[in-house]
Amino acid sequence: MYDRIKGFRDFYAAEMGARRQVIETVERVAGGYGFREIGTPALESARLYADKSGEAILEELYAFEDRGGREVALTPELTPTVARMVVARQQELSKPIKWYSTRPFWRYEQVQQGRFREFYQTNVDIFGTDDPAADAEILAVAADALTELGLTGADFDFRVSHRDILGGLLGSFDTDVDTAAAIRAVDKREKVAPEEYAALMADAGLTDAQIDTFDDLLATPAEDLETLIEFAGTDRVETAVGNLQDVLAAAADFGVREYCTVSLTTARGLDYYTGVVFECFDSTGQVSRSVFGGGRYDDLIEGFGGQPTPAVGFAPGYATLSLLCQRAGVWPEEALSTDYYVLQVGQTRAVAARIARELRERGHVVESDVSGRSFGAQLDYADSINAETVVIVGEQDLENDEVTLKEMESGEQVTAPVDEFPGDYQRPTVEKFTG
RNA sequence: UCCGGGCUGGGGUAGUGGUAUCCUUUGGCCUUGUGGUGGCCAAGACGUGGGUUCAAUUCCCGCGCCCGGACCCA
Repeated sequence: MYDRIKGFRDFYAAEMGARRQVIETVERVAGGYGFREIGTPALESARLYADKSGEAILEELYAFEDRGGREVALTPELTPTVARMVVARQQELSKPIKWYSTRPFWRYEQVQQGRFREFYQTNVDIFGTDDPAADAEILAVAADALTELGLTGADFDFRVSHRDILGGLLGSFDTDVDTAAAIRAVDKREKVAPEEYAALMADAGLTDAQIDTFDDLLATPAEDLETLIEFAGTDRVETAVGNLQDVLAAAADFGVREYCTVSLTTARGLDYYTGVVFECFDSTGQVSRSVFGGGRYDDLIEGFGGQPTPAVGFAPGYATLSLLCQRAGVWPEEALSTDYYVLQVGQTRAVAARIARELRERGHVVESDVSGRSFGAQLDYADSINAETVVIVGEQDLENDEVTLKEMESGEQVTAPVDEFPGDYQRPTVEKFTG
């Protein structure tokens, strides 16, 4: 026996069916908003990541030299790839560019609940517009996808913040503040002890009094955001607050405002976010980590050598999303489903095959015996694959030019003329041949 | 990298210093014409290396793997 590679997973048929349903739901919602599917490579130049995030990032990648001497890496995320794609055809692509893609990614990380070394996510991004409606559309796609999955506002919460509000407030203090360090500290605030948080903020250059002041500011509710403008007195904060308010107003028009809570402590760890950021959390807190996140990253495309191109997106990962769905009881049932099993008794393969073929032409999932099994064993098998209807093609029935239809759940059965089966019916059932 | 917990047939378990219980599963059979309830037969396990011992699945040590968590999360 060989073991699986740590952090990689097998999905057997029943579970895969459930995953497929969930992924298709998310993609259908994105597609409904006009996001178009793109396909991307599993390997990129390792430099794509090292240049953006530093050489240390290579330690967390599946990176190696290929036979041609190229330093390559299995893609740990999609953003650099789509940035590269946008830059490559910047002139010819009509704006806004709206793309989605569901794919595996790979990171050499420590495996924990909801986190693996190979993981699937759907990236949904808009490039080429900084209009608040684009930010709100991303929130709308995310919320619609979750509600389509059967989740409700009682199940999840989008904590919405704005990078420039935090940065602007920090920048408005008289002292010299390491903004990036302070934002990282804020992101950790709920996870660490109060003293530790204070120490981190102090390291970032804030005085005790400033830390207290800042805490009060962070608690500002959505309806009082104006007070932040007054406090800072800078254009930067005024613009940021105005932008956040515009996004929330658009979200209201799109019918998803109710899922959003302003939470200025939500900072996300990602350095490249520039504007609105949000993270989806389990409202009950049973899924302890963030389910997924998203936000605006207006500088990234330029950083990859393109024209300045604003961008906003989100990326649900299916490891955490399935945890949320399971917690909420909306994860699809993990069971096979089969429309018809065509059972053969004796030398009836030709007729059975014809019937199976015609049922398949009507779009059904149809199985028939390929093991030479006995009648009882075939019924057993049909039961094990959850066949709804069994079509018994037996020598006895055929002598009367008939087949028998059996509905597995109720056990009811009826005979039907073999020449008229499946006939004109799209979905022939026991009921349709009764009486 | 660090900190916990755990490894007994495919899955779930019981138990023991003298190689193992039960449930389930898988395959076959019980007339190749009635399954999801029965009966019979079969398959299938003590993670790994070393130590102690007459004897180790059991006790001790290392390693491996699994599950959590910390760090990290582009």
